[in-house]
Amino acid sequence: MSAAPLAAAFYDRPVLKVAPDLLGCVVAHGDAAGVIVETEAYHFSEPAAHSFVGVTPRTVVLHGAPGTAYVYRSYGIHALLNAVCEPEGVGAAVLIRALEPLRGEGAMRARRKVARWEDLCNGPGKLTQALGVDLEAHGTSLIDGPVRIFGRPQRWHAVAHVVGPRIGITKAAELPWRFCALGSRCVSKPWPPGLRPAAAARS
DNA sequence: CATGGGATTGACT
DNA sequence: GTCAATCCCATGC
Repeated sequence: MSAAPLAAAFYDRPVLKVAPDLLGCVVAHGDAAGVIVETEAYHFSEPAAHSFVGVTPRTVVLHGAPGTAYVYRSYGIHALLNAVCEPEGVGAAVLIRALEPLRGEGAMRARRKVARWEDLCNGPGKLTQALGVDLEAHGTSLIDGPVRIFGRPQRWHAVAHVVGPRIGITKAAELPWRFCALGSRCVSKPWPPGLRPAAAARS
């Protein structure tokens, strides 16, 4: 499998290209790691993005260097993990919405008390809890910081994906900027049209 | 200084 | 299907 984290040049591209390219890549924090199976793109030009309001103390990281982690708290409870994209100053990011557990499943289960494997990381707030990522990771590098993203392992090399509308937002909800890996049981609901979990898929 | 909203989740009817 | 929990911070007075 790929040994080196994705380089800054990977993130320094249009966010609509980076988001699907991140599917199948590996997020690692401590001893836990998972394969990305769902992402969403956000860009300063549309009102659902936090960077839409411009540079504030809250969003300064979003407008920072590509390859930086943007972590924020949602609804006062959940930490959501994003990867800053495009050249510095633009204000674009990819939200990591779901993972498939790869390593450290025992640590994940210790942090999340759920029975089913596919429930460990099938949501943006769930995967941060499972990996043990919190606001301390905000603003750190995804290349040499505590949270890193690696290239696709062999079995995910040619992962296919489907596109759908983003989830849980009230503005610009119609944009088809959500990307889900085909063949994973760990994509969060609701599944976009055309996606079936692997367990129910026909060969 | 007060207010309100949010890229969610899990528990409950 | 509905609804509350609970933190950060932008905005407005």
